[in-house]
Amino acid sequence: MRNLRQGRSARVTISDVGAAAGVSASTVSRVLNGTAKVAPSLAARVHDAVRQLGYRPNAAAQGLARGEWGTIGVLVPNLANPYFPDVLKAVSAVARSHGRRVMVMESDDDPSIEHDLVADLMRSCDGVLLCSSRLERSDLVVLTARDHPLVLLDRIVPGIAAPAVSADFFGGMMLICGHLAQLGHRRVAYLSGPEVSWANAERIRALEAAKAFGISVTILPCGSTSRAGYDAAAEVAGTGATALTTYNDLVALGAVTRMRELGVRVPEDLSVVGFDDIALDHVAHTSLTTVSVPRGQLGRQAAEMLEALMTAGHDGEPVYLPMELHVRDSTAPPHC
Amino acid sequence: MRNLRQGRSARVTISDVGAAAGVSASTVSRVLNGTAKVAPSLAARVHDAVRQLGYRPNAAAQGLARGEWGTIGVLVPNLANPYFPDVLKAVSAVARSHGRRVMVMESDDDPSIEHDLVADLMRSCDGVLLCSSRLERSDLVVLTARDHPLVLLDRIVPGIAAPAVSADFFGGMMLICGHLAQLGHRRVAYLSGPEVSWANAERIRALEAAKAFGISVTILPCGSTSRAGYDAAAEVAGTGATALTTYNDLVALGAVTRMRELGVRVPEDLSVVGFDDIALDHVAHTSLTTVSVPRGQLGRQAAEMLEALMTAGHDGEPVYLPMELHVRDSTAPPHC
DNA sequence: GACTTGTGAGAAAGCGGTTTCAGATCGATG
DNA sequence: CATCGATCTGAAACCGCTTTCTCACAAGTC
Repeated sequence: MRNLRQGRSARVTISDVGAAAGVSASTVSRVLNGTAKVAPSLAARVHDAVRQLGYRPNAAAQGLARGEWGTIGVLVPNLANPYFPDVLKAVSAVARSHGRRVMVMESDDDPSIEHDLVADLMRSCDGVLLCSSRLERSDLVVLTARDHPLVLLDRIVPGIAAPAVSADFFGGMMLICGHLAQLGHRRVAYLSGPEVSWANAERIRALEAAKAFGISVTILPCGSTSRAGYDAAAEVAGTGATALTTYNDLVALGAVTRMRELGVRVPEDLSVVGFDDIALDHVAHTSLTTVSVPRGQLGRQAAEMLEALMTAGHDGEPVYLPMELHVRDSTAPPHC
Repeated sequence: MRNLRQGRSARVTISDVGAAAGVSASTVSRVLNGTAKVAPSLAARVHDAVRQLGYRPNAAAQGLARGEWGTIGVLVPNLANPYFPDVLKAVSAVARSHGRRVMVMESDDDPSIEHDLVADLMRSCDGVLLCSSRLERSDLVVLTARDHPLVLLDRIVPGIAAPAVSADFFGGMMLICGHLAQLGHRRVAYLSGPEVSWANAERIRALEAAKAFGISVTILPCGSTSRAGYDAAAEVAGTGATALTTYNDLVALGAVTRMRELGVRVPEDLSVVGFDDIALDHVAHTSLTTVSVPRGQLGRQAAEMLEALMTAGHDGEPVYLPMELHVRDSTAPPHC
């Protein structure tokens, strides 16, 4: 009943090609994969047959026989954040250059399904790249214990046997604090990202270290979207802060919007700093002071690490990519 | 040499589970899939063994045996356009509800690799969803001839044997023209999207039909990104247009940015209209007049069409989803 | 001319599951 | 008590491809 869509019956297999070309299936395989020398005349016959029959190898069968899928999987929390497309493009490029496809999955910011998604990816990919995941450490331990090639991107977990590449969030936030301190800010608020996020914890760690600059910080729960920034911004007034730092640019932009509505001028009344430097070229209302990491390089490096892990089992130290400060129009010395 | 990563050797198979539970592999399969009644005691033993050994079925083997992958593939031109994440979320939700994973691929706006990407997806997915593709018609004919379940999203091609769902771009642009005409605009410029894009052609078709409203249109080549809009916007002045329509919101926002820099006020000196209503909540500098289609519904409907196609082979008429006009702050009557 | 070598191609054995088919067990029935 | 039927389980075939193993044949040596 199922598969009546002629599907199975009409599907042309490698034996069909062999029959048509008057050779065995093995020979067809050899020709197609170039794994052994075959007489040029046979090869030509095979290629003709392939063309005529429109043969396309079955990926599952190949995967099964070869023991690999030719695919890497990437899990991202949210495709709507412009951060990830940039990373993905780089990852895809690397993967393609190694003859692999990329399978992208999104958890829609829901850590509770991430475990399953990763498990799924592991079942059908040669390796997986986990982006900025909010998975609990315990889940991560379980997953890495499967000893399936896995690379963490933008998350570094001590004691986890998986290579990792990350932007140096701590360093990035330190740059921001240094900038603010230099401008003369003393009281700073932080619109915090997702609670369980390591990336967020790193930022907070830096904010605490920034006490050395004479800065005191108030942390306000927020989130990772512009909507969250917009909503949480109203709380900032109560803190007496002269500068606002945020989990990312989206949050910052949302906050600026709200501030405007509240009659708070940026940067005159309040300096606002973003994070990530997502390219909203010519779209965003504000030219944000922010920090950036080369996302292309980040993705590329992670993908290459994964590739190395899959082929050689090489497994190096976590890599931190330095962030860079971009001073633009949303920060200024505190007035009064 | 390869696979020394204990990989193959250590991988636990269904027979291992059977051995551990003291039953045959067939029984394990039946227990796991619930395809037949098995004695509860055996079932329990099997489940225990699965847990203890950490067994996970091999996706390729299942795919091969069952004749299906449990996966649908989606090709989008560019993940950086916020339009697609919205669609993807809906598609994922539908797919998950049918027990399928979603594999996303991006062509990075390069039509020349789309053919290969689709072919790849077909080899490893039960069905594929082609979003707003710029594939040439001839490529599309070849691909659909493979009679592999395929649904077109945001592209309708007469004579192609593939179901399709699309926003009614023609109708959307008509709404825009009606709005502009009503405001009193007579000369309109259009920042055109990708040349080969059907979606773009539909918009242009509507612009031409809008002559009936007494509107004359100048078409300027542009593209689909804010950067393109920014770059092309300078040309608008030469056309004498009092209103500017665009391929999408990103282009429109880019154009507005440029206009500001050129000292052209929006909407006083020039009305600008977007397309798509992408949710850049609290981020964009301008509240654009634009048209929208419910992207969630679009994705959902396409995914369900694909599902129907895969299971039943049902194959209906192309579906057009109506667009809606949102009049906001970027349009006004022409002055002078 | 018999004996290695070397080369190219076919047969067959997996890869790890699912599913058909046939057999075993057991209770119920005439 | 023998038979029938219903239920559950295992053996084996199969999904489509890769790869090893084996063999046939041709060329090269003494």
